[in-house]
Amino acid sequence: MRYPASRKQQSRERILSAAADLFRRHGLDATGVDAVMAAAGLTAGGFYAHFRSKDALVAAAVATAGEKARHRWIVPFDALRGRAWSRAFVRRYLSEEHRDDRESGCTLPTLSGDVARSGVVARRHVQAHLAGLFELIAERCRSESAPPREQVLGAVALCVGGLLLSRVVVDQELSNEMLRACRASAERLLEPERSERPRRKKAKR
Amino acid sequence: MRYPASRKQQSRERILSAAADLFRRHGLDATGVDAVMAAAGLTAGGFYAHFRSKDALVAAAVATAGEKARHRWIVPFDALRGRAWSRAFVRRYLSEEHRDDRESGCTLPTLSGDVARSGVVARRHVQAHLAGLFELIAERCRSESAPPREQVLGAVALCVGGLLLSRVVVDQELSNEMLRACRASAERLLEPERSERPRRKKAKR
DNA sequence: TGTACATCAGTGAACGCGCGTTCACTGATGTAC
DNA sequence: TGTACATCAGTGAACGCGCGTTCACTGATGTAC
Repeated sequence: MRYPASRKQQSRERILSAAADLFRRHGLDATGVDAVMAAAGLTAGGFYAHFRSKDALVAAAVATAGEKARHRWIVPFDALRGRAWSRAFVRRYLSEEHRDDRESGCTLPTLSGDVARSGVVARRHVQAHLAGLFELIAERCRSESAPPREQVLGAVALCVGGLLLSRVVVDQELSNEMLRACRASAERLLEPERSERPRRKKAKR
Repeated sequence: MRYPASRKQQSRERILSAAADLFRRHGLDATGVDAVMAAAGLTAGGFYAHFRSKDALVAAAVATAGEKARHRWIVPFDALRGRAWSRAFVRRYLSEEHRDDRESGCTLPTLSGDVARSGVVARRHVQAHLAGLFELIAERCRSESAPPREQVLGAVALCVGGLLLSRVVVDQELSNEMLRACRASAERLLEPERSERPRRKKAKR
């Protein structure tokens, strides 16, 4: 090719990254093309050299944000398995830090409501991301025994719902209690059957 | 008073009801004052005789929708208690009908994302609704024994997250599987400790 | 009972604004000879 | 090596549109005498 592909590509990545941040912070509808391009250091007019429409940007941004999430929530615990993995994951995902960090956090609690109402392309991306997540979590939780798939799906719904609701609640104390309760409940779903393993003593807190 | 209070009051209620429907269907940002007023059989200009701003409408609509939800999800099962209650509630809330009926369904999965980003008044209404829900569920689930509060909070997060995610997913079969899995997981959280009661045989399906 | 006036819910046109999108243009970077 | 031309990422002004909000007005319903 006669032009370094990297330059336009770099712009595209800056746009996508800015879009993912702003979408999570303000929602899909409240984030304009102008704002995204400005955050990427460009002007609005150039946008359509990169994406056919705002809808196309939404789909692409949701997809890349999902990709990045993998590196934030999954990779750090690559060495763990079984109960150690589920504890580490749940404690990180349902943490107060994650709740307070909307714009670089997981897209599922922030954008699922918007995505459910938007185009089928974006929904398919999220679906693929979710399906992968289910299998990955099931695999990571397996050690001597494993939680049934239905409890893995339940735990994911619980994590997403818990973070979402903890962000709606104004009262800090109730919000923290909800996170704590969701961590305990999610661990309960992800841990193998009680009857198959000796009862553990209650965790340290 | 010199004017029948009911006339303006009736208009106000029509506006609130129309707003709650449209907000759930299209989201907070994508629903205009014009559309709400038209759905209530009025013109846009009259809106400000009822509400000071769109934000005020959002707060009021969220509050009334929460009130109505009580009559839809709670009242029908008033006669039940314990495990019978939790089964009935979970099966109704996490049903395919509810998933496919965004505009008159529960506001928590549809609007929490938007509300989390909006004014503190609306957030406080949702918080009050949630807090009441936690106590009510705990009370209804109590029979011989009761689930600990943390599992009640977990179950609510699970129900909300499950419905939300089941609406994002495009593939009908996966969506149904998620609902099924969430029903089972939610029941597991709401049912009293296994060790304290004899094991039941698996439910009929 | 009838007439004059007051009240007020709702109308409809207008406002300034920001949106998504288009397009003629610029200017830096590459190729041709 | 130097000049003429081609490519193309990005600019910036403009567009039509729908938004939230304002406001002078209408017309039906009530009260005063």
